[in-house]
Amino acid sequence: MNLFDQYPVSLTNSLTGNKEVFQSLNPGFIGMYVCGPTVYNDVHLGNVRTFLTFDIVSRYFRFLGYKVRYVRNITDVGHLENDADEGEDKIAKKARLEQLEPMEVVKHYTEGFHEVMRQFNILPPSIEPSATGHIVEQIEITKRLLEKGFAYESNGSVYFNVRKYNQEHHYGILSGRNIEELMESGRDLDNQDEKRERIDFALWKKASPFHIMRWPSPWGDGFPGWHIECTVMSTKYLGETFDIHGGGMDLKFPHHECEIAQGTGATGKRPVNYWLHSNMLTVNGQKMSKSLGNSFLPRELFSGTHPLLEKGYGPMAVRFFMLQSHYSSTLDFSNEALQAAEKGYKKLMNAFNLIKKMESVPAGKPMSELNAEFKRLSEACYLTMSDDFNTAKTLAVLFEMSARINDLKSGNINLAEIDQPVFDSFKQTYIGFIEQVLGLQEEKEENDEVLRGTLDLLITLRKKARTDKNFALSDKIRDDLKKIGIQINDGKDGEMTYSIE
RNA sequence: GGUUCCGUGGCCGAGUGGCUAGGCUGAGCUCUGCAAAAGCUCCUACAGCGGUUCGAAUCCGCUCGGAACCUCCA
Repeated sequence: MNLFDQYPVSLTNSLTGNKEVFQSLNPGFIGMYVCGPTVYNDVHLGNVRTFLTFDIVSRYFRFLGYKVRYVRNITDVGHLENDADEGEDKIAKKARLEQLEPMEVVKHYTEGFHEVMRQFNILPPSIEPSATGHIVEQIEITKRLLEKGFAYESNGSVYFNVRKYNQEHHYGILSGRNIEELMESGRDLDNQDEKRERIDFALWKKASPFHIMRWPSPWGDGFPGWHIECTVMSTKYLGETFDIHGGGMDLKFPHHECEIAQGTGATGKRPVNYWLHSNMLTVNGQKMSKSLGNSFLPRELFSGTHPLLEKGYGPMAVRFFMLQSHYSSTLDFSNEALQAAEKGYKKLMNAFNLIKKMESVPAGKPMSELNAEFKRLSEACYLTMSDDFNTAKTLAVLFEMSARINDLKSGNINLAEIDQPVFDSFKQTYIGFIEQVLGLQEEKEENDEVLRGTLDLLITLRKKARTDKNFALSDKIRDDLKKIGIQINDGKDGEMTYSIE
């Protein structure tokens, strides 16, 4: 039996607002699309949270045995400074300010984005298409929407006709918005405007003579609108209807609403079965965002140079911190919370290292109670993750498991009291969930041969001192090492381990 | 104003009708030459008011407070 049949996943579908049991379109396969970054700027921690959320989603689905095609785009054209289809293109603006070719800007920030993803151990998607690589397709779908009457041309630009669309379909289905109110709100259109309604949005924008990012089209030189790229790239690689579409909560309206309208308008089919939205990272209760100026850059976090931080934190401690809350809740970012997370993370990894070295032994006298507990814990990992990817609950289970691992280590319980298959599955589950599902790994420690050799020598000396009952010397070695951030721990049989701060 | 959501113990943060979340902090105990680590125990909460129910942090209503979206942001 497949793991995904054994532990069916339920998830909160933003389209219905309900938690639903997930069922893939093609048994055993999942198509997932996530809105990637607009590469005109450095990614901050808020962005990281979203990509982490969907990293977990894809990791867990794969862990359960699904074959996942995960598409995450790079927006490198068409994202204007505001959504009234006015203002400069973000990439073009940055290029102008920096006196660079737009594609230089794109390249630079794409590289930076990838670097950050690697640091946080966020796996790359299966396909990472870019908007500029799909201009032809975007023109094609725009033509199709024109043919179907869901779009109109105006002065070299093409706009989506929301009013017309809403006569046959439901615009606002995702965000719960009322189209009448949407049409009334906002300022009135003046004669200069190309759009018929405020809520109509651009599929294609005419390029001014000075606009450097431009492509020929049936309507003259121009560039694509922001929303259309996602419709094109998702359907091209995943089909006209696919399983999961994800993104940050702030993209729900208008971006995802427009995607639904475009896809439905073009194909007559509903483009996505399950919409998943991750919530915001906040600082003092307020959304972390570039425009509010409260955003943290990953490098400021690692180095601890941000004014709000007392010290630096490793990417894995931060990853752990984010996993302690559910993706659908806001998560507040603070120095204290990070410190607590760092300690918890270390505790979990300590047990991780211990169990990796443990081997099951034939059960001498199986204790049914212990067996039952070990079984229950292993199974609980799957149940909590299958419950809407509840990483917080899963971590709670893993902490319980780590307590049992420490019990085994310290001899509070005996390995021989647990049936071999039960322990093997326990071990496999603990390691699998930490490493593969949650993507936690050891922080890269200085793997300095010289340092390790020196420490081994000091440990040998300290062991000698202890057997000689020269406690003054053994304490000095330990205390002095502690001062420079190295903790010596004495084990049961005189063996010693160390950890570096 | 409209749409959506939240308010949990010293802090962070799960939990959506009955059963211990968990992490961090603090106190104590065990282990230890002494520490550290680890294990155990304790400090035990659901913004306020009313209602439904045998029973509510969990459902409903109101009040207060906060947030996101409706303008660019994951």
